[in-house]
Amino acid sequence: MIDHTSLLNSGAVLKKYKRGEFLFREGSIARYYYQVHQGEIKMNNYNQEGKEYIQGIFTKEKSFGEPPLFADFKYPANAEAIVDSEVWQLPKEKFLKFLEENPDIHHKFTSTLALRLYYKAIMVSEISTQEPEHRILRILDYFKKNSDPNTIESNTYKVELTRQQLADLTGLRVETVIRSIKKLEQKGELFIKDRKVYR
Amino acid sequence: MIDHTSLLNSGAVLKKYKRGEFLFREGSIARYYYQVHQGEIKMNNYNQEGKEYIQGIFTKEKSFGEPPLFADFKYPANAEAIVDSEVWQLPKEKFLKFLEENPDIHHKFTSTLALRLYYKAIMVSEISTQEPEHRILRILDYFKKNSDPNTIESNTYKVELTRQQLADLTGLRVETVIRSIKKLEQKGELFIKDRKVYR
DNA sequence: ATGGTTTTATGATCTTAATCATAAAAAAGT
DNA sequence: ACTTTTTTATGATTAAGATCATAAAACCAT
Repeated sequence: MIDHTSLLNSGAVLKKYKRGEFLFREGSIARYYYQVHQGEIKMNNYNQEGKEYIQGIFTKEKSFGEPPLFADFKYPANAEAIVDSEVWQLPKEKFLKFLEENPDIHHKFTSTLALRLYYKAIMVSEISTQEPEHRILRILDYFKKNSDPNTIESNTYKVELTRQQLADLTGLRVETVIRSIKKLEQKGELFIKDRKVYR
Repeated sequence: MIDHTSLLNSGAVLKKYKRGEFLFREGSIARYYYQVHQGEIKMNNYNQEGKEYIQGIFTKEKSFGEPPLFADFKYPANAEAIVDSEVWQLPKEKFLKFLEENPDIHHKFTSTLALRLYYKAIMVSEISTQEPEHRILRILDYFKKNSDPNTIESNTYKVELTRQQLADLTGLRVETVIRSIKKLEQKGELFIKDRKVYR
């Protein structure tokens, strides 16, 4: 989202996180702007029984956790490294100062927020009114749409998400996802090769 | 959100809608900024079987449906009048021009977006991992928090939502909401007087 | 006042996804 | 190479909330 030179000039530092490590926790105060440099970060919630809901997965150059920097509230979810990762960290004040000096980038962030709101509106409606197969297709199409176009061969997108991750993104259980995917394959909505899902 | 004088100066008009009338439909292109003047507007989705999900309810002076004005996508939900209402309507271009000329208000919209994202993140996680009673309390507390402080007597908030609306906001069925509310009353989490819920 | 609509209410039954149990294949770590 | 962990897989059972049916109370319109 913000180029490396600008990040460095503004005072950002590159932090390393091990797989499974938390960058911040639900309920804590937002002090930094974060942007993935290497690896994968997920934002998630756990309920009392430990069931996970994944709010989003962020890869190379994607920023996350900005909303509480724009308004006064605490993180609604955790940020956790899915794999060993490197993440740019820029203090809140410096981030906001940078945006003031770069209105064009400020606009980009506004439209990113709007787009994320769009995605959340769709997912919450899906989860509350649609059945498993429908929900799974939505997520697959969302990830397909947001994937690197170069990785899509002959209009076929290879899903790099595990069945468990699909479950945690759709509010389903892993067994339900496995069974639904099989049904979707029978219906011709996707296909499976070497256990990988293609859509 | 935007004061009446500014709205009029920018070229907004006041439109009337009857109860049940749609202001716009899911999938259509956003051409206007909307702000409630009188009445109540809900944004919602219907699935194939007609089951409704209410994304949000907007009252006096609240704006809605702005996200697609900031990025390039179509409405993810409908806007429908809950009661006879009057709504300010300002063409997209004039709205964006107004924001450019008023950076302070632009900031307000950004933080409104951020806050709405916060609410959606909480609701989607609730709906996918929490049980009925928990979800209902969340919604009640959200509406309590966003209610006019003058209407709260001795820290007790009177819920003006119907059981059906609570159901459509939480992805539950009306019977489940009715039964859950009764249980919550037994547990002392809320009380019912003349069929109205107080929290 | 009266008839129609909406809202709240409650019991009975059903259905779907969750849960539980178990295991094999694949991937990762030492 | 071998052990451990993760991921995918499948069958059996359960439970929670949805669905169905019905009705009374409250509200609204004329």
